[in-house]
Amino acid sequence: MSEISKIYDPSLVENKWYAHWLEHKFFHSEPNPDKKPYTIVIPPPNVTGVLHMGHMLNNTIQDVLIRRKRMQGFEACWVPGTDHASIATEAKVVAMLKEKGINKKDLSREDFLKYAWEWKEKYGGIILEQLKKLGASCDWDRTRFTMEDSLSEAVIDVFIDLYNKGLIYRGARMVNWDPQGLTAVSDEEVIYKEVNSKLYYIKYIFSTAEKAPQPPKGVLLTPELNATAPPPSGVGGLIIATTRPETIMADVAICVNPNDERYKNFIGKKVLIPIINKEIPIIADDYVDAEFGTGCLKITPAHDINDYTIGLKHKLEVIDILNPNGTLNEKAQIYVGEDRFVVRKKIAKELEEKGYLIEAKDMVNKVGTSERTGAVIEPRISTQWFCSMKEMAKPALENVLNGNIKLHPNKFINTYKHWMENVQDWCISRQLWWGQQIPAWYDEKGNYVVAKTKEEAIEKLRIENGELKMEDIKQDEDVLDTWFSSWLWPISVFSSAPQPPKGEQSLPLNQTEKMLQQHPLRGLGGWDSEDLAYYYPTQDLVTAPEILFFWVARMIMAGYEFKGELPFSNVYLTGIVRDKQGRKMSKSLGNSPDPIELIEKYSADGVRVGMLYASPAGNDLLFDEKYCEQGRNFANKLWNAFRLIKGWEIAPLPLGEGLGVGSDWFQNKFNQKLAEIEDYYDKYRISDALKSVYSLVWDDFCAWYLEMIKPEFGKPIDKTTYEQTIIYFEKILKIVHPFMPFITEEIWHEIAERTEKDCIIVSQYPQIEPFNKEFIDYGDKVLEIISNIRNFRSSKGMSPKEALKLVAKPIQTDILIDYISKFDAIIKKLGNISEIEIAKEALPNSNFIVGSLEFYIPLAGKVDVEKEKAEAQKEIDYLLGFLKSVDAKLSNEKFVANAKPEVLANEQKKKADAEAKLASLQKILAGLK
RNA sequence: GGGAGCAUAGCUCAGCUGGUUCAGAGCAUCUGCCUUACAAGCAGAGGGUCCGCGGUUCGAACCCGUGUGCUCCCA
Repeated sequence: MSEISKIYDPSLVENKWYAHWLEHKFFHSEPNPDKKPYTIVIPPPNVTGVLHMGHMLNNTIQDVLIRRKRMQGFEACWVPGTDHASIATEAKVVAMLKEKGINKKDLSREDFLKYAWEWKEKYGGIILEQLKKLGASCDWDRTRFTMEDSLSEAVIDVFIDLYNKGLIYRGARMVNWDPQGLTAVSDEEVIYKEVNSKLYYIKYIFSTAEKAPQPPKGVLLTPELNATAPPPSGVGGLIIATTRPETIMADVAICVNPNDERYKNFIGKKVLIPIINKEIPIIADDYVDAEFGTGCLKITPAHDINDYTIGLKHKLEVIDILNPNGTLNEKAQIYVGEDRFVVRKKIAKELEEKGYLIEAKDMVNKVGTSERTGAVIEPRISTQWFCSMKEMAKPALENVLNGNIKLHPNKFINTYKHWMENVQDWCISRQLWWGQQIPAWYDEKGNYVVAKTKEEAIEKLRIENGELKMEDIKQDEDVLDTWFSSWLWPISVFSSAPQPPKGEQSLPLNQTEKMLQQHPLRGLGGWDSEDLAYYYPTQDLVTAPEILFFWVARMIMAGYEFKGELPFSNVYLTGIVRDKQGRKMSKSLGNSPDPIELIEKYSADGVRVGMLYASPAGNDLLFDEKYCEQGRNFANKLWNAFRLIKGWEIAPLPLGEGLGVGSDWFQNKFNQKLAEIEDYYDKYRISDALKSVYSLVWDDFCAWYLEMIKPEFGKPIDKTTYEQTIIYFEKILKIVHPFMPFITEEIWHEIAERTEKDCIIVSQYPQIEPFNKEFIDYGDKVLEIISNIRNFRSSKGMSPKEALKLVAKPIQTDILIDYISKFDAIIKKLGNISEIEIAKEALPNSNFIVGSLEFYIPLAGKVDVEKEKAEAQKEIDYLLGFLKSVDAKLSNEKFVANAKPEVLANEQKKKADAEAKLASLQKILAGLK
């Protein structure tokens, strides 16, 4: 035995088995009509990403699910891959070029993409390599990337299809503009932050063309509204409150609430914008909150989403005074070319100097910032492509509400429903180069068509203009939102379009064009591959609640829109990994451990167990390295069970006396626990399943079963018990395997002679067999007796080596007495009991009670009478109190009338048991005098 | 401002349809053990106003109302 280390060393094991699994293609899946498919598509991590704790959790769960199903005989397929992450990747490439002294502006699109592909080949997908360290059993042969040819083709086809259906349109819309990234970002990519700012009160004087109007009689304006303050001296005006004085040049109206008595008489009159003296009307709209600020709202449609809406309603002009980079343009007339925040300070000063600024109050408001660049978002009117969501949202909502697609935990249905009922159209264009270029083509006049190729486009455009030449048309500069690729993921990863040969992905060609050269027009019909037919719909999706709408909802929409079917049946939403203090783990806080270092320290098995142990279903996970330590310890426990069993010498002995009952007990216990574990899996309570596995291994198998059957040191074990133990141990290893793939594979090969292909990863998962609940329950009571014996010894300060005699006496009829004789040898062995006597007479004393039996351990002399009396009295007091509460129930007419019969019967039994125990204890107490 | 969720042991959480001697698990803490598989271990122990208040009920950790505190989503 001594040649096996006392401490399990994962470093020698993990890489070895991962390579072995790969070599034998155990992760690889092909459509197999004899098996049911079980499919998971990975939430594609960003190509620029590195593994963080969230990925660890998420991918551990996926691996647990896929490994179990593989062992259960499903054709298990876990498809890995990455997405191209337009904004993040382009930002990285731009930064990389900058370091080389290259400015993106100086590059052609083609050259830029060449650099981008080079970057992707070199650095992209590190995360997939890291997943291998975790033990992820992905089918790496199926690794996909959202910008590879066939997936890009799917994106373009879908765009064209939706355009033809009228679900994609081009429109001027208010978008969230990132002035640093120079792109529009979606609502979900805007993070609102509280900032300290100022609310500026600015006076707009009445136009000279107007006679200053007066409020109705009896209505008093606030003093400052009396507009007497010079300069411009003596001129009346209205005072507005704004946080953005730099946008006043873009104002097109002043708006008041029509019910606001103070301003009723002003509606329809005109005022002048300070400094530039432009005349604008005073209009009325319910939107205005009379309580906020002064009750007068300046309307700046180009720079505020609400103002934009009001502008549309009142058919007001839109004046955009900002350049894409956030500086003022010539429409502003003043401060042209200066940044908006610089202008804010300068204009406030100028307004003050000229007497227009009445007051500047400090306030806290929320400002949108870009998730990607951190820049303050500018609401901006721009021409973008939109995807209409309302129709697609209908089946996506319906099929979640009716349970065709289940969310785990289902509390997320509320959020989902809320989103889907208030769904907004999706802005799908991004002002970037890295991504699928929008297949829209423009002639010189700005007419456009949507077409898959330039040739097709020119044909369409020539219907209007027969003279058009190839060089006269231009493709839309923008690319599609990355989610517009990801939403097709469960479909597109199974498309049959050929993948480019390895190493060719870095071709410097425009990807869309290159793709089109290679493939004939295939349309959506390209999605009829054998793989797609077999694997789609997939079964389970595991992802973070943060992208429930971004990604999950859209995949569901795409599933119904393009396949007429759901993309997956279950969505498991993991918690967010936080640190001990509950803060979300992030790079900027530096509170996240390096997952790879954790794996090196605690083993992949240990970290996997640690992550799952700490992650209750649907709750966030407060990560602590302690959990990984617990996982590592668990691996060591399993290892030592292996050492023990491996070390036994087998002899052709008869079955150990009475020990067969231990085997029966474990057999039953195992099946009961397995049923519990499987039930947890069915409910997607993975953490609870692990906890049951943990206690099955540690408590039931190691602490009880192995101790029951363990031969005395140096003695051999009988063959039957040994063989049975190996069967149990192998079953246990299989159940542990999804959680701890490496150590279980290692022991699997060490515990018995096996061929290279006979691996636990492809072994058959245990089936639940019937179990005898009575046997388990009474067996557990026997274990309770043993615990009581140990406790007795411990409380008396006696050594476990000192053998004791045990006397049992039934208080009432209890079949536990039969189990005591069945487990006789086990009680003697684990309790170190020399003799068990069933007393007929009343006991001289009682040391503990289990079930309806009382137990006495006679000690030669040395009984602390006072202590025994106190203990007996304590027990009597408790029973009296207990009896009182039971009697209260039973003497309550309403209880007797209303309670279910089994509840009533139970109460009566409780009463009878308690009374008998009480009588016995009182007798003992009397005897102690 | 609108919506959702949570509150149980020092920590993280179970606790199903209200009723089992029902207040539980793991970790942490404490006590005793280097007992030949495992000190990364073994044998034990202590620890709770089930957030407060009110109600429904024969009976409430569980159902209803309300207050407080925290979290998330939307505006």
